[in-house]
Amino acid sequence: MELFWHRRDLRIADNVGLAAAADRGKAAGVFVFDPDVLDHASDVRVRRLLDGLAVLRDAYRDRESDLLVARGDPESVLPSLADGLDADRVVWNRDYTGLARERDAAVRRALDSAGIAREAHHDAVLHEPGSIRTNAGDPYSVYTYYWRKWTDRETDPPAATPDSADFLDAEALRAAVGAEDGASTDARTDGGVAADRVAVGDLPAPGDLGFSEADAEVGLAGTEAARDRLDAFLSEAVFAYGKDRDYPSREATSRMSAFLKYGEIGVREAYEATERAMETAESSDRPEEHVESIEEFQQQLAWREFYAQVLYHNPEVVTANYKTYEEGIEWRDDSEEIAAWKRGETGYPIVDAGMRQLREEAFMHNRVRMIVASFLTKDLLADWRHGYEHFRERLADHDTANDNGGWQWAASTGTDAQPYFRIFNPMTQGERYDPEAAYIKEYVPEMRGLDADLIHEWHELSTTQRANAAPEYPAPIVDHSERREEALEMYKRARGEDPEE
DNA sequence: AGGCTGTTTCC
DNA sequence: GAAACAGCC
Repeated sequence: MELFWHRRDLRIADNVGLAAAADRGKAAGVFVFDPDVLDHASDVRVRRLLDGLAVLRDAYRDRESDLLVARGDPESVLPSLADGLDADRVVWNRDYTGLARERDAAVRRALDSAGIAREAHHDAVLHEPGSIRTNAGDPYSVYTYYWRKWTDRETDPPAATPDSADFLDAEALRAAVGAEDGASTDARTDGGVAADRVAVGDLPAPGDLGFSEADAEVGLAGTEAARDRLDAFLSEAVFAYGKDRDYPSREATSRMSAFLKYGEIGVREAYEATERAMETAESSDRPEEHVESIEEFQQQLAWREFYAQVLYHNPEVVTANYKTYEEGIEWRDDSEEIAAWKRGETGYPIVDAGMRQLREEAFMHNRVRMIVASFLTKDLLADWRHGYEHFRERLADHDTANDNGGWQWAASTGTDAQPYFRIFNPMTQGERYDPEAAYIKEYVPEMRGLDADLIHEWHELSTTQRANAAPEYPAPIVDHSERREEALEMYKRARGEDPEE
């Protein structure tokens, strides 16, 4: 039999490694709660992970098998589990972040010295890091060129979905790992998975892992929810995606990010669905912009893979600037301003709406992510790492490569051919992308009774006007045009130029 | 995946 | 006087 190690691929369908394992013999699936990974987790992401694992576990149960749940260092858990199961091989799908690669190297060494075969598969992206390069053989650092090659390339079809016959049944799993029969999963109160044993289908509660219950709604988890969401999106909303995606109140985006982050849907399956939608649009009387709209959505999948390969080739950017400045950037890093940003109390309505959406829903619309990131780095002149850390804490869909790429882009330290243009005007952005202030009013209740015009002019109202309009909502904590000038000077100094010139 | 400023154009 | 545009950072 073969032991398949689930990591960021909480699904049975379109799972390349699992399909390969099941193709050769009976497979068993395991998830390992790794203390080194949990060190970087948060309440909302543990909640979201456990939700995804519960659905995965049920998918195994539907196939008369179950999900093995272990806790400990994978390099010690996996060899002993593989030995206990008498597994022929341990199989997994590659993960491209630096931490994951170090962990996987340690697991490879441990399995090799235990004499257990292992196999890693290309699954998480359509086009693996390293496979798309410039004609000179270098990795791409400019998205537009990367996209051209990405979209021209042939893609693999979805991997086969194993069925009951492909899995070791639940009884055999219990016998092999010595778990007591009928171990209950949901009503368990005795501390969850013990460190010294492997449970069969028995998932811990957040408290068992050292986390608190999430204070945000994390959204639905699992393959079926992902497919429902994608089908609904591709059947109608995607045709307006190009036109509407930047307007946060229109809910025009796919909301697939968390499903993709946890691998509850395979990227081949998702991409194939977009290709089918494209064919349908072309063969019906859809206008040209509807077809182009689908391609714009495909571009989002390409951005995900672009940043995955940036991180793969530059693992140090998790903590270091991608673009180095001669003199280094002297961030202002005012802790009270950063705290106001996190609370959603900056006095810039679109910024505060986004930060409050993040707190309530563990999600933020992507246009607003860019606005709040520009505000933190260019208006508060705070180091992007403060923002990245906060997103990592609060976003259910947090993905190291995507979030790091996005933050460094916003901070002018990332992969951007024109980094010095990226200072957003938070009022202009609010006016342009939330003209009716519908998004703002949804998340900033203090402003619900106000005219949109008044909301977009908040920064230039008098104290009296503000007190009359929305007494509970703060005045702007900084002056955008002053801070804009300061930001330009800060970057000039960082480049070693005289800010007076 | 922009914004600012000065200038021209259009009511 | 607003809106569109160009040039520039």
